[in-house]
Amino acid sequence: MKSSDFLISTVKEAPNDAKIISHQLMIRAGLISKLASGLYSYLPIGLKIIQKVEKIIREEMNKSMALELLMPVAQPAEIWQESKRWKEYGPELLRFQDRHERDFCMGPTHEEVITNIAKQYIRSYKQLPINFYQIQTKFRDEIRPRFGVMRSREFIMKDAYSFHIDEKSLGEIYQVMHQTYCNIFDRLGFDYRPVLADSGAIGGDSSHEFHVLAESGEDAICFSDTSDYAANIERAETLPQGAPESPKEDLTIIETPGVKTINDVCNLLNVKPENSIKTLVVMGDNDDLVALVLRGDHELNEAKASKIEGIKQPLQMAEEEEVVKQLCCNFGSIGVVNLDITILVDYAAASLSDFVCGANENDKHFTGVNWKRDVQKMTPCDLRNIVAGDPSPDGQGVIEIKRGIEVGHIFQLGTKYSDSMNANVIGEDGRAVNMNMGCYGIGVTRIIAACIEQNHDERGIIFPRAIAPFELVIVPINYNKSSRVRELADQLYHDCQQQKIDVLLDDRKERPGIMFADSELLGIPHRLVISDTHADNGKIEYKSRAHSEKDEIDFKDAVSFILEKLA
RNA sequence: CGGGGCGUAGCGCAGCCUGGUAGCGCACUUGACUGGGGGUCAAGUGGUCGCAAGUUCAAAUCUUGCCGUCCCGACCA
Repeated sequence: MKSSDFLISTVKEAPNDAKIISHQLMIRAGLISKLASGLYSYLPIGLKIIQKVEKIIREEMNKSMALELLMPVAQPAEIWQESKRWKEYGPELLRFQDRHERDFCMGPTHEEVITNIAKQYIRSYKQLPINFYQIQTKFRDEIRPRFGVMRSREFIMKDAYSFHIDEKSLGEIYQVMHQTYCNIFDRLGFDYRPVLADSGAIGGDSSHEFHVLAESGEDAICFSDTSDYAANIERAETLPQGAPESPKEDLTIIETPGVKTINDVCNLLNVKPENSIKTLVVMGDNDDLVALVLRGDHELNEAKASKIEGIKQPLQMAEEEEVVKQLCCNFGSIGVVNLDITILVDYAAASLSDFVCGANENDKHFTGVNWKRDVQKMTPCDLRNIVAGDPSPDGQGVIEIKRGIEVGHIFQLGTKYSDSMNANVIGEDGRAVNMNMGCYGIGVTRIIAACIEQNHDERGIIFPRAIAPFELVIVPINYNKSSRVRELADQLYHDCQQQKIDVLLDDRKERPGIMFADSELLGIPHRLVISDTHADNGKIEYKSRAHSEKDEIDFKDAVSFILEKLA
């Protein structure tokens, strides 16, 4: 490709609304163009990158024996009503009507459509297992699109859905997909981790997320420093801690006027938050109140809380009015002494002694509180987010926390959709069985942003060869004036094309500085520079995007030199 | 959904407080010089100042409403 035949749409300044580096660089390098909040066009150079990502995904998926198909973006309400998700999915599902006033939605995912297909065409256990995939545009009406294509409303996803006669077969394909995903992310050159994940609203038992490690990641992931345990923070369990020490202090009530937050209390009483507790009140199954007790410095994990028996789902914090009515004090003064509702205590809080808590009376707190002596009825459980320094849930080592960008997610769905949509096959024994399902997603467009987050410097993107928009750029100095340079550049360009190198010849009438800056902003891995000086001595200059030093090589060896670099 | 910011040329911004000819830098066009790191000079093109209503002789500027967009928050009692 010659620059003059292409669109090199680089700009010096990124728009003000691009806050993270990948978003800024994608705009500056001219990969994407924003149309509206969360909606981006992919310019020719951006599309080239997408196509390279898709190629890797296709090759690895095909290797795993998955079958590619393509399903519609617009989906009729009926199948969503059948799976019950027309009601469950909420406002992220973009709904609209056609001219006949029939309800439709833009597909945020395709479980319903694929189950509908499987129902029609898979009738016997002999056809199983089978795994379908597509690379398709999805639409999720995100509450807050941000960070460019990292969290956009319209995006491209590779999604796969497998069907099985039983859980064992599902488990096998799940492992195959796990490996396939590792292969894909290896080829993309990512620093990534598969982590145990919460299976969330889609349901199901086993689930892994694949995270690219990056400071700007929206998810927190925890690792053991000794074993290979890794989990999303939503999902990581915390372990029971030692029994509390025996009481040393007496239960004492203290005036704390106007003090509401844990920080206020601790400052006033000169106590560390680690030695205080906070009491959150949520709604129980029967609209009763349930107290959730955490150490002052810990955070509630809502996913964990909502799974506990007796707690209303989804988790709902109590209204302050209701608390005042039933407990006779405001939020900030709730405590565990003489609290006559169900009390669930996080393991860490349960191992405290002589701690501080609210007195269930406005503007008063207790000090020297102790379980057993002062609080008789309570149940210890796992309620909080794990924090750095906690023991690893697998019993080996200590937890560290890093941030990650979720680029892949694999689920075992079980029979959730085949039950509700009645997708069954005739088994070996002649009886109908609802199929087990797995689903496996990769965010194609998010991969590009994640890649840039992980591979950039002050000059721009440093694409790995696998998805770089071009493998090589030829920068001729004075292409339009020096016939020698032009001839050499054209010859080199031609030879590279012969060798199937994805090469860009920068034949624009630009000054060298601009051509260098653009090639670096775009992140093209290899660069050859031709000038009159080189023409005189039969040399050419090579520079790798990833390294700062330049090499002089013989012009006649240039193509084989590049081929070697690309090998 | 709550709070806040912003909306003026393709991009980045000034002008608004104190109403009176719409500006700067980058980019773009033409020409000259230049030619190994976003070069110089000259001459240009490009704007219903987000939309609507109001106040006024006069509104980018003041008022109201709406729209868009971004940030923070939506357990931390």
